Amino acid sequence: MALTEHKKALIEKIGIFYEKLGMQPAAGRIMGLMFVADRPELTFDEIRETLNISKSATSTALNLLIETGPVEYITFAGDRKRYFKLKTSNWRDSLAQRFNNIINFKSLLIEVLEARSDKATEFNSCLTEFIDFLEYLQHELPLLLKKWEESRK
Amino acid sequence: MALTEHKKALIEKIGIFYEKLGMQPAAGRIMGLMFVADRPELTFDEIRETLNISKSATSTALNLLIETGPVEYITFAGDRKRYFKLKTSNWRDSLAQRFNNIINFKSLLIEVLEARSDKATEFNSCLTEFIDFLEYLQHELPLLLKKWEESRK
DNA sequence: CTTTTGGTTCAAAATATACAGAACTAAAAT
DNA sequence: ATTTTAGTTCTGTATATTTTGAACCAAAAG
Repeated sequence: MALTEHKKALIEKIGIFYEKLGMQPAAGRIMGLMFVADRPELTFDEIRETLNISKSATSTALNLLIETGPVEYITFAGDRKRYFKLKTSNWRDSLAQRFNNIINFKSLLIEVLEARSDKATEFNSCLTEFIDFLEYLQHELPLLLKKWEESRK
Repeated sequence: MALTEHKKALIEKIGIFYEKLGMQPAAGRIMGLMFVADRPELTFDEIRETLNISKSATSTALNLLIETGPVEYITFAGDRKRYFKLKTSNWRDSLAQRFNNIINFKSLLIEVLEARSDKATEFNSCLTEFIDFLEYLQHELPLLLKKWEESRK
């Protein structure tokens, strides 16, 4: 696939973004490619060739992306190839997961608070405050999504 | 420092949480220790001995934690030691930073949208929708914190 | 002025991760 | 029946990360 320099650069930037989320570079670049590719469904070999990665790396990365959620594939009768595509519609879920990662720290903080002596009042009240806000977020974030959905009808 | 098995386990769990955020294991464990330690200020050697890490690893990790924000140290006149402690009060900032990481993806998505042909209508409208919600979040999240602050007065 | 304390810095070892290349497989095409 | 396609899986290697240990340093203590 022919890509402009600009798109290649975007792929790298998106790749780095996903690397920072703990993804391997190749998988991050695949995400990048899927975002910028004009056709939304790409074959194994298109991905491999465009990104210059080996078959094995392509295979491993695609399967990882499928397992962890952001990618799926579709097939067509009489065509053995898989057509890989972003589950773009999935952004609600992936966002929710990222927020949950943040909010889940709450349970560790609660364990901490239970395990701590209550000598360090200042510290403990800071902890309580933090836990409290995470609790609030846990409740309010889903409402925020609903409010947004409402607002755009 | 003598720690119960339970606290040791908590340190590891907190360590893993921070590892997932891209921190090195030793630094993550230091965070864990600082959360569970009864005394909120710990010396270099207390940290080193309790966690069984080398001086160099301790030094590097502590400096990293200081640079990136979550830790600070205080000193006392006539005492050469530094007393390292969590900037617990800092949770607002660190939360804000984590939310910004999520929201900043918006700028990449905007670049993507500009670079894309408008053939893939479905895909593009999904992108637009996502960008839109990130925009909404960017505006609403700070308000959520304010609302929470109000509610607890 | 020598030793101790509270670290820092550097080189090297240990470990973990990511990737390539080759061998393999099952289904389809020739 | 052989070849091609569309991958998968299994080493091995390259690379990056993390940690240690040892040397070093400046300030304070003896």
